Amino acid sequence: MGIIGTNTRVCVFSAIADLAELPQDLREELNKICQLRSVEKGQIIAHPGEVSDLVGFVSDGILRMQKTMPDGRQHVVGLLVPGDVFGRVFDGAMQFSIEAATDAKIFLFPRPAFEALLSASPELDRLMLLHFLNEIDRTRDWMVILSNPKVRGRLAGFLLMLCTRFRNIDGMLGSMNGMLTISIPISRADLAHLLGARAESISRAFHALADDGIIDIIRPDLIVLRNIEDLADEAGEPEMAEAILTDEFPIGSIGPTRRQ
Amino acid sequence: MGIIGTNTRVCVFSAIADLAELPQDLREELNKICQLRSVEKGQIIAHPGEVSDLVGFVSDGILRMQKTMPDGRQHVVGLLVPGDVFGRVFDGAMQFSIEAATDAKIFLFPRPAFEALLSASPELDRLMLLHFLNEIDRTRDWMVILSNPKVRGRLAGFLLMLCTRFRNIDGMLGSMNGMLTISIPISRADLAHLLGARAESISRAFHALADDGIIDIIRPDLIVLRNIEDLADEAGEPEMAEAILTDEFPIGSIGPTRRQ
DNA sequence: GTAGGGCATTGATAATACGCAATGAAGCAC
DNA sequence: GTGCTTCATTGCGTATTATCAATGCCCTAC
Repeated sequence: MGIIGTNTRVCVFSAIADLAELPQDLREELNKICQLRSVEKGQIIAHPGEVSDLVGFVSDGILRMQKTMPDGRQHVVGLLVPGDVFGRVFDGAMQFSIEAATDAKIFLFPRPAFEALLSASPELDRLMLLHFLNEIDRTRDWMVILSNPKVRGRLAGFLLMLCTRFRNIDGMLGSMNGMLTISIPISRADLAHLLGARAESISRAFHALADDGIIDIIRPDLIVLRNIEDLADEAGEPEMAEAILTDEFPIGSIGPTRRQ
Repeated sequence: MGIIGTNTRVCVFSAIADLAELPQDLREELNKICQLRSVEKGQIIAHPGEVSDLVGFVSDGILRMQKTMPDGRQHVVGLLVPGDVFGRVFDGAMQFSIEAATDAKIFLFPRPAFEALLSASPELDRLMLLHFLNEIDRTRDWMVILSNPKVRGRLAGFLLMLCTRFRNIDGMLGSMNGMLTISIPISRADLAHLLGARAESISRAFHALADDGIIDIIRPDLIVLRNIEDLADEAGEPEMAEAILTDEFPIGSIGPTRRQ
């Protein structure tokens, strides 16, 4: 952990695409007050209920947000990918804890300084507003996935959502024989909590999809999507297939780009 | 539908508590550009995909956000209660359609004028930012409820969430023999979609809770909460009971206020 | 009034998922 | 290497839910 020098500026703004649109002087200001911190997989970044003094941007890796239940269980409620923001601005305590799902790098801004910048800069303020609006839509998409009555369907929706979330994120998507591969950054047990099921049911659902030729399971945390359209049908959202197939995904870099 | 006069100002700002904190001149400006519109139950207020020219605040009644699936089914993804905002500011199309779940009154702001005000007023901008942050947390709470593996548990969580959402909202909460009553603003079929189940399962879950003495079903859309702590246990979130029992709810106005 | 439509409920059966226990596989300490 | 821990998987009996069909209820139109 330490104050980053000006030479790391490129790193900040390549990770957080939106910030690159800000005027030069504002980016300088952001650079001056931010810290880069490396966290290891499993490390807790923020505790629930604590009034955090930091606002964070994910630079590399995946973080998970989770709710700690009274009985101590951890309940994953979302994933943070590079470019995402966490921490509250202007008001109270975090409702959820944040933990590194993989080794990760995060940029931390002291809250008072960040808030001062936010107040001084309409551009940054606007960026934050839009970011949070998008976050709301994403969370509602989550709800649609979660409200699928069948575990298989929820899992299919989850895999498709990971595709869109992981686009352009290093190391999470890949290709194999022209097909998309995807890293699953959380355990079966956590995935089960997230999808309202049990770990065993998740495991069975994975293998059921594999038996039907829709996916291949290379490792528990590495999945090949053999048939994205069928996967979208399983999820009950045929339109999700198009969104993925018509966009630039890593499969385009090896196999032919599919634009059917 | 029409431009509201200055004499309706009180109405605007009593419905939208947060706005009351804004400086006087800004409230005047908001008043000048807003329209009050009454909508009947079932009326569609916003269509998905359309670039809406309006930003809306709910004044009275309940709206529902829903996603229209390719096969035409409607999928409820959330409820809007008085004080809530809908419509996008500064960017693209709505992802969801909005429909009146009950007869309702809404304030509409032409988007350009609202955005201009937003740009001109840090206070309003700040208010929006905080509102959307709260909205994100609420949606995540939804996710926690939805990830309960049992229909009974999800239904219990839903009822408790309605309690907190409907607090101080006219006509949605009531009391009966010192116990809290709650209006269910959506049909069993919609509730089923929302909770990832079928209408029959929802119906059975309601009656199972009733058989156990946890709720009473006065009408399909009017439920008495006989035992909030048991309900919270069913939901898997014992802490939700305290949040309700220690707050000022209508039960306090007739029966004894419970602060155990 | 009666007929019709929409919604909620109930019953019976099949499909699905849970819950527990056991096994297997991978990583780490020593 | 062995032992240990953690996680994923599999088997199996049970519990829950989906699914289909039928019934009842309320409201509205006529």
